[in-house]
Amino acid sequence: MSAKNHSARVTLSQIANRVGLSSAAVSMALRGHQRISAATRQRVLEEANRLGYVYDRGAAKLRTGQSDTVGIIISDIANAFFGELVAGVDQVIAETGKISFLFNTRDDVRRQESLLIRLREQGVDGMILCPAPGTDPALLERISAWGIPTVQMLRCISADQADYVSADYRTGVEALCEHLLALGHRRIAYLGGSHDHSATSQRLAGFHGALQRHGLAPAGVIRCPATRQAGRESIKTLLAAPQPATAAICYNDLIAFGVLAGLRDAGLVPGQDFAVTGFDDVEEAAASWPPLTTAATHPRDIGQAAGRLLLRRIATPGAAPERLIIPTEIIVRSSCGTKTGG
Amino acid sequence: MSAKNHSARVTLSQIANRVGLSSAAVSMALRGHQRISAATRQRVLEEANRLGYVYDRGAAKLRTGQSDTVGIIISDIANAFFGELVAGVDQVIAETGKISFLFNTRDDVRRQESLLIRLREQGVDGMILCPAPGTDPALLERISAWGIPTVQMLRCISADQADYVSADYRTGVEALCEHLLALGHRRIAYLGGSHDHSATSQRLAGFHGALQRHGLAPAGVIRCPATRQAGRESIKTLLAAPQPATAAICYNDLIAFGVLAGLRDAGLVPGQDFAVTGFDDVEEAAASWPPLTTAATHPRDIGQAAGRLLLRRIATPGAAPERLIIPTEIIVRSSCGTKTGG
DNA sequence: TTGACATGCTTAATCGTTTAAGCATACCGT
DNA sequence: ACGGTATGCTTAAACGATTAAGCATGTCAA
Repeated sequence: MSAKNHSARVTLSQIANRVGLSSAAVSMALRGHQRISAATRQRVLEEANRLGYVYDRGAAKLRTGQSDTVGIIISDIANAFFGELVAGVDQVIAETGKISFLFNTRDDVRRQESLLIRLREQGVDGMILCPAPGTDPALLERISAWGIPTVQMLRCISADQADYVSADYRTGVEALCEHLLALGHRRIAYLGGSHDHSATSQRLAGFHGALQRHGLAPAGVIRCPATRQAGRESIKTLLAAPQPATAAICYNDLIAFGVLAGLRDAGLVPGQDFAVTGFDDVEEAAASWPPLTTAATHPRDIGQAAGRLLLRRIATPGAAPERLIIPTEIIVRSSCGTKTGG
Repeated sequence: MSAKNHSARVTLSQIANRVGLSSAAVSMALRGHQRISAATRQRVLEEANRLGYVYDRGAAKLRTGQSDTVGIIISDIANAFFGELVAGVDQVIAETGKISFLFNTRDDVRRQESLLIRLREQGVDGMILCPAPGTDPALLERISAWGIPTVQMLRCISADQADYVSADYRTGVEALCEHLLALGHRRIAYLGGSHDHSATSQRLAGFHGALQRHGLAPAGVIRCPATRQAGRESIKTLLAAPQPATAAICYNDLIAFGVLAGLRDAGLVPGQDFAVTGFDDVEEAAASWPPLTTAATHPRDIGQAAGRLLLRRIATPGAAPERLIIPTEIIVRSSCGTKTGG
């Protein structure tokens, strides 16, 4: 029987018995069906309260096929950036009475896979996915065959097969590059982002594009994990070159912070002897030493857009995939110093 | 009918029809019941695969009363500390075939309330709760009346009414205090933690306790939000005092980072002119400038402990509440410099 | 030969909610 | 007075999985 907590549950029929109605009428009353009189509804509500009725979403879902539930699968909770992102999604989703379940793949494809399967079994109404690096390119087809509305966020496996929302990484990096060029730098390196996904390749495209327009070659490209520690070490490699760079575009703020530390390790003064840019504009960027010049990727806006796109997709599953690129904004602080002699 | 995705779903009966069995037999076969012959099980598994069967957990939960689902409610996803914490919980929970849903209150009691209600409706098997400040002290009684096994994590409303896992904030702060005292500091201030909850009061208790043992009075106590920015501003207030402190114990690493920046703003050299300690030992603590002396609160261990406690509670709901305090570990770096003349 | 027991299934009920279809009763216009 | 329609419910059948109880067989020992 395993009726442990079963026995405790108050059901529609119990309310129905006490107010002398059918359970169907009670269901309608609670949901505000117009065929139920106001007086009856009132009695039902009171009795429901008295008995401590709790809506059983599982049972409802079994009947209706709707769970009012969406899954958000992100790659790294610990990244402060995702906090705002998720808040944005939540905000939009919650307005519709749905709730969002959050999951963390830690950039592990196997974990991602088991989460996806589990979410399918749970019967979520939709998913927002920030795919882990190494994700099978056929994943979107598989998910689409499952019939679960899905939007890709920040990273994209394929923008032709599902909705996609992201920051404008390419243009952001281009703008940072132009900033460095305007300050007189001619030997600029790119640092970080060891995983291969759209968010990495777009940044690199921006970097190479900007340099090419000025007829310059990169002063080094180092791929490393997106961590402070990796940044701290990578900058040393960069400085050891025969003609070292004078500036570095970093994959994100975290790496840039590491670079700042690494420069100090090497006895250099960041922002004076060497220019550094980040990406994301996390809170710390304003308080670091020196304060970091970076590109703000408005995570809350991205989250909201993803939420709205998902709701639209749930409403009209057949529509053509949409692609939404949220602009970034350059924040100039002092980690690049002021005009130098090149 | 709303049979949108309904029509697509493969059910036990469909498998049963194709292999010439009852749906009951198929259910048993899939679950490995010993009364089903190996040959039959094999046929069932193959047909399930062929049809693309997906287990419907909602339906199963309705029948069994078990959802194999637990909720983790934390106060701030964006805090890097919680990433590890959640990973620890996940690890332990996943081993039992359960899955953990993550939710973020953003320290908002109203949001916490609606999440709790929603989780109850979902029928989770248990919850791990990091209560938002201002939580109604009667909440645990209410949850206990609901019959949902719950463990408190990091913050506790009452350790008598539910399991509780936390870092040893009190002893950690005491040890940091002793460290400063040993370095010769006599005017020590405490900085931060504007919310009132157990994790705040325990730290303050440690601070006051250590000073008292040495016959000293605090050189100031400032309560501010646990952010970099607040730390940066608060240190200025502290320095403006007639006999300013020479060292500050900060609520957490974030505030300490702000303090480092604030000291530089004031033209002081942190670690030399003024000593600073943090709490948590987030990744950044090793890479900040100067590297931060702090107390490591092993978040993964805490998460694992919370997960195990929850599993135990689910297994034996009646047992007496347990309280588990995970020791911290002082990490000495250079933000307190070396022995000064006090 | 018979009773006991194991094996391998089936039958039928159940979890709690929703909803199409049906059924009284009241009311209204003509 | 009578057909038509609105009102306010009830009946009954789902949704998909689980499980106690039952029912044929087959096997084996006494």
